[in-house]
Amino acid sequence: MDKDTKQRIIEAAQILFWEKGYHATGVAEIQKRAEVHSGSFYHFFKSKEELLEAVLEFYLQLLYPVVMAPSFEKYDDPIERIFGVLAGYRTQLIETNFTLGCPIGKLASEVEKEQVRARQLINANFEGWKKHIADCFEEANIRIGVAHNSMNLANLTLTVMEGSLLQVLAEQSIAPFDNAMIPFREYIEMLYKP
Amino acid sequence: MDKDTKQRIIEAAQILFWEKGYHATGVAEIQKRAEVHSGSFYHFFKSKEELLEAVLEFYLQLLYPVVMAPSFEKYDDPIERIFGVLAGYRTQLIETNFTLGCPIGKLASEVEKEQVRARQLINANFEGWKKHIADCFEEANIRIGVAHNSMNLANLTLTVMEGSLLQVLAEQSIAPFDNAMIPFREYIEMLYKP
DNA sequence: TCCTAATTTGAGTGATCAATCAAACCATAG
DNA sequence: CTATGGTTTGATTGATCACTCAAATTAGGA
Repeated sequence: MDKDTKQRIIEAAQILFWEKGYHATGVAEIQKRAEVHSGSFYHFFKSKEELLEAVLEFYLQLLYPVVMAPSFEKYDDPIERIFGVLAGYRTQLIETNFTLGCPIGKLASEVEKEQVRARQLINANFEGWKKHIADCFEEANIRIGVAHNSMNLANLTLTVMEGSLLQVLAEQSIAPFDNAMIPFREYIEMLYKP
Repeated sequence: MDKDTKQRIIEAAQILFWEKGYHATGVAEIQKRAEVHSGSFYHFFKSKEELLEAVLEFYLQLLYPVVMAPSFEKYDDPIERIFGVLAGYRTQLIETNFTLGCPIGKLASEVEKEQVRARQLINANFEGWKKHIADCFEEANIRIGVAHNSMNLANLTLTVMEGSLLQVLAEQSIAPFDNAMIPFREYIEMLYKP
């Protein structure tokens, strides 16, 4: 067997939740994709919600190596690193013909108040993302010799990214992303390239 | 009867889709809230999806009078009008204890590619929203005597708004909204209050 | 008044939902 | 070898899903 059954289920759910969302994905569909029968599924997860939590924990593991590392290795300049991360989402959208945006954002819009643990994990993902981006702004502060609020800027960066992806997926066009990026980039460069 | 049966169904669906989303809301639940039986429901709407489209058309009607007008009547300054609209969403979040964000954004994240008409209507709502905000930036351009790209700025405004709401609902705290607003407002004031 | 068409009633359709369960299977330890 | 416990099979559960339909009711025009 190439992978643990449990991990196979997690990765099947990961892609299906990403493509179609949590509610629109049936447990039977996950089982089929993971090549697992019902009893085996419920041997590892006591509910669909518990699987969702496992998926979100897995995303937390992937945050740095998959989302951040490619850009951080490519660029040294911290501001370029940030825009490199954003460019990664852009590439993903183009390559999948506007199907795959931010998996965490997708799940965030579907998770209800009562799903406490899932919401905590979504926040942990967002906070982790913002922390890495804030570190970039902080490093840029040091290099340029300024003192902008790195956490607020990281918060704005995530906000712009999530807001853009929402519109891109709705419009099935990259324009909202690019058009939002123009003034956003202008603002950031105004702060860091004086 | 206080209202048309059809309109009663639309308004029941409107609030339920807003609170719980499209997939999480059952047709039976809509019927119950609208005090309508199943046959009556399907007399007016041939499917749940057709109802969704009617709801989105209704939102298009409400866009100016409900979303824009309150702020436009309160303020004369076009930039204040924009932040007044954003403040409206903020108030809504606070008053509903972080349950009701942007109904269009909520639906946008759930509608699939195949639901062509629904997606068109979501885009029409977004485009209408951006047009009103772009008009404000355009008016500000004239008053201040500058020539910033009003459509790109309106696009960024919607982006920041939608991205903020996503985080607010996930975190169940107004902080992401306020923290994103700080640098966003700083940027806009940098452009228009020289 | 009667006719017609729009509307409403409410039981009922099959499909799919998440979840359960006993039995079988298999790997490992003693 | 046997015993044990983790794992898998796959049929099956009741609930809920969106949706249908014939019959009853209502409303409006001739």
